[in-house]
Amino acid sequence: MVSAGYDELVETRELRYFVAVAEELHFGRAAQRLTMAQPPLSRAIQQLERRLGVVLLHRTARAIALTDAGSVLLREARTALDAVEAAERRTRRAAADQPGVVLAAKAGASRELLSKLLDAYAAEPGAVAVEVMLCGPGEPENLLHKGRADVALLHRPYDTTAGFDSEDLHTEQQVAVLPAGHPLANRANVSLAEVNALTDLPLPRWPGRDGSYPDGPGPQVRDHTQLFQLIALGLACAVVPESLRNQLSDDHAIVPMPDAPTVTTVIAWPPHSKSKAVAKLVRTATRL
Amino acid sequence: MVSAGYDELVETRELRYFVAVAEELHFGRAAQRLTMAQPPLSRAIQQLERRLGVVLLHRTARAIALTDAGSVLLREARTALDAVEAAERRTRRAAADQPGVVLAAKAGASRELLSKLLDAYAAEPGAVAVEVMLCGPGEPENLLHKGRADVALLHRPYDTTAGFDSEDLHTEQQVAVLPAGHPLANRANVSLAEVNALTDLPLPRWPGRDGSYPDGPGPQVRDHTQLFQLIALGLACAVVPESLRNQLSDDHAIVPMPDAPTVTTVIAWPPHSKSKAVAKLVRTATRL
DNA sequence: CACGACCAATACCCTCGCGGTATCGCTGCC
DNA sequence: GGCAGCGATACCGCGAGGGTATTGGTCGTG
Repeated sequence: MVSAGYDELVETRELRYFVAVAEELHFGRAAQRLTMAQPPLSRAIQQLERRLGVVLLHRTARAIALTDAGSVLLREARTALDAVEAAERRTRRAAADQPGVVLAAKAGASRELLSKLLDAYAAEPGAVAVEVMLCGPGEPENLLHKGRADVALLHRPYDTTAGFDSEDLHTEQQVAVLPAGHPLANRANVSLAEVNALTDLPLPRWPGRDGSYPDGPGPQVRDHTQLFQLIALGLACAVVPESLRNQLSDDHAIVPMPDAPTVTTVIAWPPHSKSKAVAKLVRTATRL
Repeated sequence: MVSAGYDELVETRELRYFVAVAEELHFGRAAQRLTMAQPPLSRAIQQLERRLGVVLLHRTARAIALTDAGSVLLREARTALDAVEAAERRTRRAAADQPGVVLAAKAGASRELLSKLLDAYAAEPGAVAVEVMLCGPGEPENLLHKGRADVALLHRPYDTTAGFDSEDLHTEQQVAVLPAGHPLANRANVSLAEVNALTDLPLPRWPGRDGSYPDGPGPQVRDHTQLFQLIALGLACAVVPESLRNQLSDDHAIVPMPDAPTVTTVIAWPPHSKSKAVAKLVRTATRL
């Protein structure tokens, strides 16, 4: 006999509807996002609750809120929908006649390592085309989950490798980046506490997974180019891996930070990947 | 703005249908398994292929076979369906008024560690009920993937922790288990090669993930009780972690195997688990 | 306190997607 | 050449799922 049957599972449509409602917390807006009318959406959610035998939303006629079970479903439904999307994408890519590999990496990070990796891999016998997908912070995990990428370069502890297979490639110290001429610029080293205490030079705010920025005093940044420009203008400071130093200019000063957590560059891929090309890329990376 | 929309995703129904066909390689039998007629199933698969723009099956009017893209989809669809099933189960369990934790472990393995863990956890303040789910080899990963369990005890390298978060708990040597009185029984130690060479005492065959047994000379076994009985009867030998020695009787002989791979017991849980109870259980386990 | 704005739920209708039965067409095998 | 096996096609009927109109309940507000 073969593997156990999947009977009477929830449909992806229902999960999509629920995610929309749970994110908007508003049937009308959710329906708009789904390009449908509000009543059928209300009914679909009710039906989902009936089928699961679980109350997912607290309705107060004025607003709705997630129940505990509802927030569990929100999280689980997102990963399930990601898995479905990944199945679709990977199948399409497997059928393409030119089976390249998509590598996701944050724009600006690990630039040198990335170029060395690409060169080394290209020199391997039987190497296939590698499409590099540069993206914002927090993105690569998502791309991997959704099957838009086959491998990714991540940076612990900034990124999370949970749910992937991975190999550590490189570990490095972090340094403070300050405007040239700043009082601290000539110090042999600074501590985390000192940098946090610089109210005149706030740390920047990076977008979260959902694209929104946390509250705080610092400027909003999307990538390191922006960040370094703001620092050069004397509007911010930052704590970054030291390998970024070759992207800096004379307007910047660098100070080692012995007590900042080290950053590890890892190469990660979805578990159970059977791609020979990914395996070879990983092997090449670990040998650098 | 919130996370990107999931537009026009494949429905779980279509994935279920495809998995059935891909596993049976026969539309008639697959339809039977799905309790439906064959024609709508054929059409559904055609429609899936059209929507994906990918040929999934080679049809030769006499038999069908998976294309490369088809086998990719088979693998990906299984994990996607597992994720959907997990979403459903975890949501239901989150809504239950008595939120226990389900711990999966292979029957007979790590018996002592398991009982110590349960005792230690039960003594913790705020401990919830732990339901232990004893299962066959290869099962625990599946139970975690499908949301039937919240944590599991696994044994590398027999089990794979790919796709989970995990903590190592204990590493041990393996030993050969032979019938008492066997020529090798009094040796100080034996090698893997020697055990493999015992044609009169074959190694047993364990069921694979799909429940079928590989070909070979050895007897088919489902658990360690069966196995040890067969060994006592002089019908087999085995290589097992040494912590199983207290489940043996006078009819068995144990010989250390220095060159067999060590076995590591790990506690594993689905990534991004937010269960406080699981976290506490893991913490308790690592402190044993 | 009454009126209006807002929002989810209900009522009702209609379309088309999905499943069922009957049949065809192809292929390999006695 | 005839038959058996299997997937594809043709056609039909039903009901799930979506649309419009409306209700009902709950806040703000003058």
